[in-house]
Amino acid sequence: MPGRRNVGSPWWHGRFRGGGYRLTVPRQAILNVLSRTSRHLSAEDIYLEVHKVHPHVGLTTVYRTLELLAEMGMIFKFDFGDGRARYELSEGPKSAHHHHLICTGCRRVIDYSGFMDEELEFLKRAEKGLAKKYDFEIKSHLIQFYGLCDKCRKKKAA
Amino acid sequence: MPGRRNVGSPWWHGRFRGGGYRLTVPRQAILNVLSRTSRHLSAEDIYLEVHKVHPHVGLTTVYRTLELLAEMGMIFKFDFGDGRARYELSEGPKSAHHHHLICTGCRRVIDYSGFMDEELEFLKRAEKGLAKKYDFEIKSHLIQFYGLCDKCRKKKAA
DNA sequence: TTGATAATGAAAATCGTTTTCAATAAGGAG
DNA sequence: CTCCTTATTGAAAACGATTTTCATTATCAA
Repeated sequence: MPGRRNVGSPWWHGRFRGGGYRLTVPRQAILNVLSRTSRHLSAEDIYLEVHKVHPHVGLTTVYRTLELLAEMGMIFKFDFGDGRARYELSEGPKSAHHHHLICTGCRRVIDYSGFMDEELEFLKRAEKGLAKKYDFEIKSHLIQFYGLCDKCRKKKAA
Repeated sequence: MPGRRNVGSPWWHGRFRGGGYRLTVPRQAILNVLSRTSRHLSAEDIYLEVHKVHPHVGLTTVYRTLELLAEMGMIFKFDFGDGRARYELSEGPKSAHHHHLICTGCRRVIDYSGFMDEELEFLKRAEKGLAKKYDFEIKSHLIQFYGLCDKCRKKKAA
């Protein structure tokens, strides 16, 4: 198959070799799913999506891979309060640094990425201060806003 | 028992009457536990603590009460990533507005309440902007920092 | 091509949390 | 103070997301 040597070998391949990990079919499939969506997928969402192409891949492997990817820093794991974890690619073409607005009415999650200047300013100061005050090295942060989206606000008013 | 009329009747009593809720022994016990600690208690922690004084109070009731208190806004529910929810009184004598530093090494959680000026500034702008941009009414926010505490950093270096 | 071993899948186990349902108790009415 | 309505409770069972077990398979360095 000339010219196909690199099919299925995108930007993340090098990451695995480094850690002594193997780049397997299920792992590639899971990364593919994550890199193609901007939704906030649960393990089962990912499993179902992978299952369309690779019916033999089990849910267990999805969980294991997600754990590994999170450890490697390639994905983020979120808790939006509905009892199941959600996953997002932490880098790559599609993903920009962002946070989440969570509607407590309908559980809808809105990504937002504005106000990053203010945020950066705040974080820079906070992280520096915290590092000194508590001798704590900050690696990452989580910011989430809770409230009511337009629809739920109207529903409540009615 | 003269003089004991108000024992077990602290500041939160009024809150229940208003909502049509009953102020029961288990609820008081749970609130007492929460108001006496500055730790981040899980449902089971609270259950065990309540159990010392009221052995008949069940874990189910603890969960139900915590859910109610969270709904009423009297407590906050946190997820520090260890698979069990943690609870904190949201107001009262002991509690000031604060956030959490979570050590990903040993799972220790440090409260911090400094840098609130910067935070307030950031939040004010963010909330105003988000409200306008997404027609979203922000009710609350969650900020958590992840990293390594001094001990885990030293352990890692060794 | 081969071998060591990392990775996998199916099923069972785990474990925090929720539901069920009959029994109990809070607190307003009388 | 007593009675009555019904919110609340406790024990046990159910639930559901995630993890573990263990025998089998597949990756990839030599």
